[in-house]
This record gives sequence, structure tokens and C-alpha cells, in this order.
Amino acid sequence: MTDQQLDDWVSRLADDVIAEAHKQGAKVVCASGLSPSGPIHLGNLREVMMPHLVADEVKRRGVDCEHIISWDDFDRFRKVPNVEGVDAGWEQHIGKPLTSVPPPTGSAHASWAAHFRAQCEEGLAALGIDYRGISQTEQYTAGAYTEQVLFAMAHREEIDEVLERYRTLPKAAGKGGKQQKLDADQAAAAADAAEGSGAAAESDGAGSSGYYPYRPYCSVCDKDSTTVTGYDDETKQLSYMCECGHSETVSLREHRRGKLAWKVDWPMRWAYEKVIFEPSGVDHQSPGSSFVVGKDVAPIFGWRRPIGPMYAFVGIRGMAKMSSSKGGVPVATEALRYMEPPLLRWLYARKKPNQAFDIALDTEIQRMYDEWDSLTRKVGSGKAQPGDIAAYARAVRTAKGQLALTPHVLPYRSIASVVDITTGDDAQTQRILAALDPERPIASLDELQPRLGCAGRWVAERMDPDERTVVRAEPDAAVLAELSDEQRDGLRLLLDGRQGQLAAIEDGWSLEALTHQVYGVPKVQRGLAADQIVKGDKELGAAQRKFFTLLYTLLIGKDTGPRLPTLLLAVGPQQVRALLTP
RNA sequence: GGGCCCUUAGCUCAAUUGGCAGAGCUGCGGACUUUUAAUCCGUAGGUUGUGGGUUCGAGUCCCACAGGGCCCA
Repeated sequence: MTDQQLDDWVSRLADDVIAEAHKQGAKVVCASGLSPSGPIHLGNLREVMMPHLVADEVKRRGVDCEHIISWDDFDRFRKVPNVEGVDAGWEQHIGKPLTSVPPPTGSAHASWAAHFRAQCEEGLAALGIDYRGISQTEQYTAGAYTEQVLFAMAHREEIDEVLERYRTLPKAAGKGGKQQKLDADQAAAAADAAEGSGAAAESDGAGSSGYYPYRPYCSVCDKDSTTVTGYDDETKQLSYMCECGHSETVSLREHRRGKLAWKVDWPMRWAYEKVIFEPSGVDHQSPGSSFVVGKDVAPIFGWRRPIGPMYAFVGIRGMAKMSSSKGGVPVATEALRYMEPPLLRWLYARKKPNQAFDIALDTEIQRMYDEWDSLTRKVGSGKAQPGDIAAYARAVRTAKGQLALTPHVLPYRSIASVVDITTGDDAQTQRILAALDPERPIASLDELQPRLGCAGRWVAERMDPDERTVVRAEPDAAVLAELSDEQRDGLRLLLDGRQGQLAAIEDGWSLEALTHQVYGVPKVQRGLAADQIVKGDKELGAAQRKFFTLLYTLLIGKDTGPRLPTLLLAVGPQQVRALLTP
């Protein structure tokens, strides 16, 4: 397949990005910034997917391009999130850099940041995302930004003036410019924001003893509860005191454990990495936020604020019971338990950035898979719309190559239903699934991977328990005792057949034969031949429905369920006899 | 109090620079020996949140309002 020009939002952004890079005489650099302060969930994944998709499009066009991911692991540990293996004991680490906080109990990683970064990177690898990761801890502690830090300190008044403009903006814009008293809601929101995650809420470095854009981590307690008390522009000596009682004077030229305030740090890195494209969440787009302020801070560092479209949040469907106890939104690797990587890529590629969307992990996942299969067919037959073609192409391959797809496509819905009844028994599953597509029967379950595994895990972990099929272990004696003569006769017919009319059920133990058997019973009971073709007979239809309901009740204790031939096949002849013998 | 985004069929969403409002799912009808939680075909479904304005022409642009989401010292 030759590379055709794809036509979608990614392509249009790529146009802009390439033009901007050309104007600046620079290579295309697309950036993501992630703070490993906890699980990096599917909402945060948009921060990676957007630059990835744009960078990938740029590369497809043969233009030199790099996608970098800044791991903001030198940020302070703000809040103990509700995740497994973590308790209130972690509160003692609040204020330390994320790389100095111990990982959750049981983790194989060296630090909090390393743990969540690794978890995220596993997902990124599966999704085929090609990037260069940059640890801010490594950068700062290696002195990579020393010149920039000294520069920021030298220009602190200029920076402060810029920040001050935005600090006062809300007041100036308000009617009459009067300062409003915070009402209860706002106070609560403000307190939340101060505690909450997200760099958007971080302080900009303003303090009572003058403005300093640099904040050291204390060399004794390793926390950022420090206040800069003085700075000598000549000697670059910086003095600070910490709430823990420690105070000292250090040479900023050599000092490594400290970082620029977020609203200065971000623009500094745009300049340092020559970033052309970096999107951000809606929280960064409000007045006075880092992205807005960055427009005027970046030029101080000799760079322009990158093209940075805002993206809306990603929600999750089907989060009701399971995860509220576990706490939090799923991460990519969790979603990838139930859907193949191209599917997840597709969800992000097909939505324009400003559209919020939900990722379905409940029953809706089946519909999503149906849509995907139908898209695949449409693209294959050349009948797809440009937007569909583009989203599909971005989902299944990157500039580096094709992603793995399930070789033999059977509907996810069907696979899930079959796995549900066979409870994962491979031999049964294969037998039924082979019968499902008689034109091209599967030779082995491997042909259905990885989709089969996804559907299996979905049934086991996510399927609504009410919809699950549980075959009765014991016959329903109460129902069997109350059978009418007609029902009793129907069950005998089904199991043993009748001379010259129906065979015994074991005689044809296949989907086809069982279909014949279950539909044949009501016909024989009404004096028709089992193989007689009957059309539009309402009475017969009603009788069939009633008979089926009886079978469902006796087999699985519900009045409806998976198609009977499939169900019978999975239940097996002995158990069928045990449950249905009147 | 302020900022940004959103509102199109029952549901989820499309609609290139303003040019006859379309899909999928659901529903309904039909086919496959089949009124089942697997397949296919057909079909219905709308005052594009409300009210104004610009225009030959508005889902699309402008203003106001209502409702929803995110955010702000």
C-alpha cells in the first residue's frame, strides 16, 4: 500500500507544525509532558497520543521529526493518591521530588516516579509509540539546565513583571476591578486546587522576600518547603531556609537539587528542546495558566510558545463497581487487556482534540469492536470516507511499521459469548468457534489471537455478572416437578427423539444438528415433520419461544441466553441430560 | 465573579473554505428450516438547545439566553 495523503485533523496539524518549523529553521520537535505522580491513566494518554500522531504523520511525509516525552519526575510529591500498595505512611514524603519517594509496596522499581513511568511505558510500547524519554530529575541533577537557571535568576525581574501582568489580569478584567471575597465554594475549589495534582496549580515562585524563579529542595530533608532568602548576582550565591530548620548558602552554579517554578520551567524547556508542537489539557488554557503565561515567558528564553492545541478529557464507561474500590481511572495496559492496541489508537485518532470522549470497558466495547470490524471492511473495499481511512491508517500502522492485528476476524461479541459459555475451555471454544464460520473454519485458536485473549479477559473481569451465563450444577427440581405434560413430552423428544421423526440428541452433536433438534421438537409436537419448512406460523413460533424459555430456565436459570445450539454444545451431552431429564 | 469548550435522530456521533442535514447502534419490517444475546437486506426516525442578526443561502459566522463539562489568585 503506497502512502497516500491522509486527510484528517492530524494531517492539518502536521501542515501547521511543518510550516512553523520551517519558519524557525528548526527540526520538528513534538513534545509531551507527563508527571508520574500516580498512575498515568487513559485521560493523560491523550497528552502522548496527540504529539505521537502528529509526529508520526510528519515522519510519514519524510520530514525529520522527533517526539520527546518529558517525565516531570522532579516535581514535588503533592498528594498521596489512592492506589494499591500505598497507605497514609507516604504522607511523610510530601514535598520531596517524585524520584525520591519510595515506590508502592511490592514494586520492582527504585522510586515512585520510576514505578509509574515504567507502568506507562509498557503501554506506550504496546501502542507502537516511538519517543525519546527525558527525565527532569536527570536533567536538573546533571546540571543540564544550569545556564538556563542562572539566566532565569538574572532575568527574574523581567519574568516577575510578565507573571505580575497575569496575576493582576483577573482583577483588571472584573467589573470595577474590585477584589471579590471568596465564597464557600470558591474557597473549597481553591483548597482543592492547591492540594490537587496538575502543574497548572503550581506556585509561580512569588514570595515575600522578593521573586525568585528557582526553588531548591532542602539538602537535609529533601523537601521543597524552602524559601529563598537571598541571591547574589555577582557570586551566584543563593541562600535559603527550610521549614525543617535547615538553612544554607549554595553556589547556584554547582547546585543541582532544585528546579525552576513551573511557569518558568516549561517555557525554558520549550526553548531548550526547541519544541514546535506541544498540546495541553484544558486546565492549562485558562487565563493566568502556564500555557497562557508561557506566550510571554518563552521569548525571554529566546523561543516561541509552541503550537499547542487544547485537548478535552477522556472518560471511561463502565467504571461503576469494580474500580471505585481500587480507586482511579485505568491506565493503558489495563485497557489493553481487553482491546488490541490498534483499537485503542483508533479511539484517539478518530476524535478531534477538542472532543471529549469515553472509552468503553463495559458492554459497549462490543459495539466499538463491531464498528472497528465494519470500518476495516469499508477501508478494505475502498468505500470508506477520508476521515475513516485516515483514522484507520493511523490505528494500524506507524512510520515504523504495521501493528499486529488478529489474523482471523470473528466478531468480538460472538467470541465473548462463546467464551462466556465455555468458561474458557479451549477445546470447546475452538469447536464452537470453528462451527461459527463454516466457510473458513479456524484451524487453531492462535489465529484468533490476540483478540480471543482480550475477549476472554473481558468476560472474566468486566462482563456484567447479570449477563454472565452460569450453567446450573444441579437440576432445577422445583421446575421439573411442575412440568406440564406438553413440556415433559418436549424434553423427552429433545433428548431421546422419536422413532422416524427425531433422532436422539447425542446422535448429532454439532451446531447444525442441534439447531435442527431444538427447532424440530415443537414441530413434531404439533404433528409436523421435523424437517418441514414452515413460514409465518405464529402459533408454532410462540410454541418454539416457550420451549426455548423452558430450556434456558433449566440450563442456566434465566429465561433467555445465548443461542441454544451453541449453549447445548458447550454444556455437553451428559450435563444436558442431567439438567433436562424430566 | 471570570475564562475556555460543548449542545445535531431514542443513543453515540458525521457534515471539506457558509451550498439539498448524513452514518452506526437501537426500533420496526423481511430473509436464512430460526420471534433465542451470531449473519444479511430493507425501513422509519430532525423546527440542528432557545431567541435574534449577517447572507441569495447558516448546523457552520455574529449577539443574547438556557443547559452541560473543565478550569481560575
